[in-house]
Amino acid sequence: MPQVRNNGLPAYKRIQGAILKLLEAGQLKPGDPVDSERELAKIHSVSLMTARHALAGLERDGKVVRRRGAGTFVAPPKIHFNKLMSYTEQMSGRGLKISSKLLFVNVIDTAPEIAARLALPAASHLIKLERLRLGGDEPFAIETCYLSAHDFGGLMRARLDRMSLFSILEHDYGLRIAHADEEVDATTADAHSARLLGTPQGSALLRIRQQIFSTQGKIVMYVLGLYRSDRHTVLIRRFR
Amino acid sequence: MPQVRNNGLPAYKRIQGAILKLLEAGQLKPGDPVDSERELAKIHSVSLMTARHALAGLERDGKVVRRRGAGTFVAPPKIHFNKLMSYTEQMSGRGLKISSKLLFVNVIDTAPEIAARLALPAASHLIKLERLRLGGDEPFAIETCYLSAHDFGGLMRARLDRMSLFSILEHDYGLRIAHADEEVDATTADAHSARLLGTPQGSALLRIRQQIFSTQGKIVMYVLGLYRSDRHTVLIRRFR
DNA sequence: AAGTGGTCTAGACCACGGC
DNA sequence: CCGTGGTCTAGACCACTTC
Repeated sequence: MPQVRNNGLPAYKRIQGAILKLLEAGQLKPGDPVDSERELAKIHSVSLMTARHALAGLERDGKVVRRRGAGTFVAPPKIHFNKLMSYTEQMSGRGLKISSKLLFVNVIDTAPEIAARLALPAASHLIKLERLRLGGDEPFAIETCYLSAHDFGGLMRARLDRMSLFSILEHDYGLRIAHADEEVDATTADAHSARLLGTPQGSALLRIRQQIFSTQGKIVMYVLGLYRSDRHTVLIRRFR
Repeated sequence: MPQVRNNGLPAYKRIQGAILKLLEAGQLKPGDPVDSERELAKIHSVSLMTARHALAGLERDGKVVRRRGAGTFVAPPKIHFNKLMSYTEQMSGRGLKISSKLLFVNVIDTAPEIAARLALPAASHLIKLERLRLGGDEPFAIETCYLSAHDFGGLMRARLDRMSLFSILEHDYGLRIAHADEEVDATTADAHSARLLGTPQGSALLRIRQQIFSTQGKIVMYVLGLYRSDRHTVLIRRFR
């Protein structure tokens, strides 16, 4: 008998969803065995290959670990290496109370180098958004974001001081963020930065330049961040 | 008819190997179409599912791109993001002539913090290896490596000034390097570093601490690197 | 319309792990 | 030994892209 369209969702995704639901509900903890291929095949009335396909996908995403002869198990808690997170997301999860102070927001049109970073024509109108990031009561970082004013004009009226920029982009503009290419180097604090960050002039700062890409491959934002080195380190996992 | 053991190699790996051979030989360029699933199945006398499995593996590794209704194509030239490379490997590929100057090599046993980074007992004997890295004729970086003296005693007699440390570990000790966890922050040059690197005291340096893991999950080396910020930036790709 | 990848079946044998 | 994942068959229909 040919496959039956239950609801337009492929069977293997349905199976994955069922397992993911158990994971998120905490009913399955790291190390716990997941239903075997044969069990899943019976439970969901699919063939073995389809159940296998479902588990293979979950393994590729690091959700489960499969051990020949033993079974399939919930993967150990994944350390979030090389994960793109907004400042807000990074800090929640730590006990730090985070806040932002809007330093500057306006439209500029004479920043050809920035426009180039966004893959836009040199004279494009850009939203420039400069924020001081604080953790606890101490300043951590200065972040300057640039976006196309044409595409994101409404941003100027958003609750930028209260909402995460990421969530505004994802919810109000319906775009999904895929990845960021970052350039990290070191610099020293000039008088302006030092005053804002409350550090001595000449102290070490991490400088991170980010191009943030949507799932369509478009560069939606360029961010230049200056981070107090005594409060910030970048973690990377590199593979051979 | 049940599967036939051609040589102990699974059929899907044999197919992958055949395609990879064409890629490496340059007979297939980025964008070129690869044999379709059905063609591969015929050519290699396997079922469609097996040919599919082969292509799925190559896609997971980023070697090919599959487009429904269109075909399977050689993936565009991969930019080596988040790839762990030795200094030697990073620089070859750029026109820079690279060299190293051995500053210090000895066994130490009073570096409990370093030993901890290597997951060794506090008083372990460690090989400490300090090198100045040069590109062209200019100093780029100071790299200090630490390894277990017990496991890698023979290193002291190796051609450290001529051979890549990575290749010594991989060839002489037969261990495969899997990944590195890195901590990146910024600091300023003290008198000693400034003199070695030929920069003013107080200039910005990138500091990178690496724990290098073997495929067995053991930490084989800890590296502390200080990089001239005007000559070095770290590139990362982060995913959402 | 022809060809492609995506999904799926209902079985099979093999190699490995734990008991 | 039994159950597990790993590999594989010989087909099928669907959704999509290209022409």
